[in-house]
Amino acid sequence: MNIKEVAKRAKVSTATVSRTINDSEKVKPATAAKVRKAIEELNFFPNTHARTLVSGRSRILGLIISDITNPFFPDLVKSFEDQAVQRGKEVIIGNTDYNPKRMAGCIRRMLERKVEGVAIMTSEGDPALMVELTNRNIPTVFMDTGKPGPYSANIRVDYAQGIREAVQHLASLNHRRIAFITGPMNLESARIRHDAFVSGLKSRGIFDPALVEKGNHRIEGGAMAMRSLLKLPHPPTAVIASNDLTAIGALGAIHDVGLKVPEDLSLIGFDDISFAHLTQPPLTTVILSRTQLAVMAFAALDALIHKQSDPRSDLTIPTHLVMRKSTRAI
Amino acid sequence: MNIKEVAKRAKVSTATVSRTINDSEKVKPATAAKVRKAIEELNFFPNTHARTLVSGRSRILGLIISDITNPFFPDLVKSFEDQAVQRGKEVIIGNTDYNPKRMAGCIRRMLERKVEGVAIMTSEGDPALMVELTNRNIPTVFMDTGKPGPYSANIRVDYAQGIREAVQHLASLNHRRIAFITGPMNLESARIRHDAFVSGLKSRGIFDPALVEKGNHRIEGGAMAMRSLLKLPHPPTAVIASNDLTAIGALGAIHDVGLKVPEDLSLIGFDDISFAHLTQPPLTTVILSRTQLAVMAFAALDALIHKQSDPRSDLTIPTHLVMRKSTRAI
DNA sequence: AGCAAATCTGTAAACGCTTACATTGACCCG
DNA sequence: CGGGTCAATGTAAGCGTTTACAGATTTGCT
Repeated sequence: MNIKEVAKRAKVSTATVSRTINDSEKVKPATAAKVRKAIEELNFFPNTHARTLVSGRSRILGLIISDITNPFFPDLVKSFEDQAVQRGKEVIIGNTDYNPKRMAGCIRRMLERKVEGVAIMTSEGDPALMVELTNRNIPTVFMDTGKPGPYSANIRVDYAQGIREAVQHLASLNHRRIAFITGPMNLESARIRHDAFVSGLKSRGIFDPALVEKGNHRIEGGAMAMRSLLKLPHPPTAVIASNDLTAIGALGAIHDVGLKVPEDLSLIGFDDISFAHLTQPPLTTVILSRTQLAVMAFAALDALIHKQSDPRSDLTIPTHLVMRKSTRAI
Repeated sequence: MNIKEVAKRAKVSTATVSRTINDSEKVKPATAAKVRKAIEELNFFPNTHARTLVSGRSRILGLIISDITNPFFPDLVKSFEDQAVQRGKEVIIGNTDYNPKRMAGCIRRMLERKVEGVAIMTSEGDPALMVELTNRNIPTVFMDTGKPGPYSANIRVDYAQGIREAVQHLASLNHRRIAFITGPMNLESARIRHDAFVSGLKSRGIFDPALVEKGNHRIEGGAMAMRSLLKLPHPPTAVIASNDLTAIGALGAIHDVGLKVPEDLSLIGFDDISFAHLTQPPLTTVILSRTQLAVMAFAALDALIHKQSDPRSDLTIPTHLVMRKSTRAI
């Protein structure tokens, strides 16, 4: 089943069939109708590989993430795919598993499939590997780790804003001993959150370095850090965690010693992963909208692909505190 | 950059380059080395679209799921993709959003991209839509909803086993008033769980129809059903939920009335989604291994594609109880 | 050495589309 | 009514591979 058979049945040339499929405006409506009827009757689907080969446009986008099982990503993937499918594009997904070797594999796959552009939504991107992409002038969109250029855009996440709001919220609840559990400090995005926390407390004159504990953006890290915090001679009355998993770990540790949130301790997370409102109590956290991120990444990529990139456009994703039940005044 | 340039640089014909790329055994090692060197130097990647066009093998598989943001699916997707990438295949994912129209769109996309096979891992599959696939003899693997055939395999999930183990566990803990919160009863898989529950209790002579409450496999449904159960003149001492989200909803409702799990009420979920061990207390539930499911689905699909389908092979995924902290003897 | 068989390599025709260019015919106007 | 314009359609050349088939080279044997 191919375009030739359609052409034969509609009694036109293959060129006309092709033009009809591509909604070319230079096909007479009557002819187009004939062609469409034939397509319908034969149940014909154009072969995208042939289309790609000759036209040079694959209608495929790459999306590289760390790990689809990390609850941060499914929303992002879904929104990105929705956008793409609406525009008749396909998405191929690469999981790096935080592993540069796999990242290289992902990029290779994207290159072989001739993607029109790639969105790299991992925060641990290795610049050395991106060279393959930029060398070939393949449009790329990064999250936090890129530099804008003719074939590249960077989306900044305003982590600091969410942290400022969290600090403000706790301060207004009369908390003075506020702790922070960090993420892996080699991550730019984790450092920004940490720094925003420190400067927020310092500006209020209530910063105590003993109340900053290292985590790893995972549950165990949060639990471990929280245990240290609880053992302090002068423990905190509130804790901000660098992400939600960390907060969930902390929550477990707090429960384990028989304390309650928010009665004994206030707790704030970051990211608003889907489980965040399922904890007991529902977690007050900072929303980082993955939908918004996906929409913006897609739009930026699309603009880059069609060379309509507008360098003036502001590519910043805001973050905001969302209050649930894990904080309380003292 | 194409095979011709590689051929020129290696001073061989394009056929030899092609054979080298495809690891044909009829190319002299010395020649192959020359070619590989040229490929390396030119940083050449074969164009998969051209390969697909001429060879007829796209090396693409389709994976249709309900919704990647449903916590059941990310593990499944990841394992499936891992398998595929290891074998040099690409995966394109379709989210149906439980919507037949979108399902049709997914299938169309798969057809256009000339997938070699499709794994349909939604339990709400619409047989009418599968015709497009089966008509074209495209191998398909289903979960629960398919019929085995020359181009089709079906993977059965043994839901009943997990439910039996859950009932057995509660019975051995001396529970006699055991409730069940169902899923949407139009889903075959939900009915199987329900039926296994009923027959388990009946065989022990402790079945009470008043203790079966309708849910919808979502959190609110679980919460609502649990509230009804708690209002009963003679409430249950244990509850089995048709899936984990239902159990999480129930857990919230139990907490809301000031009761505690497992002290006042034992609770068991189903699926073992990643959040299940993060609840307070960690949820005793039934594991349905998505990894195993993905591996089996991929293997079945691969066998179908290479016509090595072995009709004797048993395509059943077991389910088993995993005990955590949400059950206790009375 | 000479020849058949076996092994390796090259030539060129597809694969199913898109698109530049050519052709056709309808229409308009001096 | 001849010729120019324009719209609609057709012709055919590719896109980058794979793979029959043919041709070349090596090997094994007598």
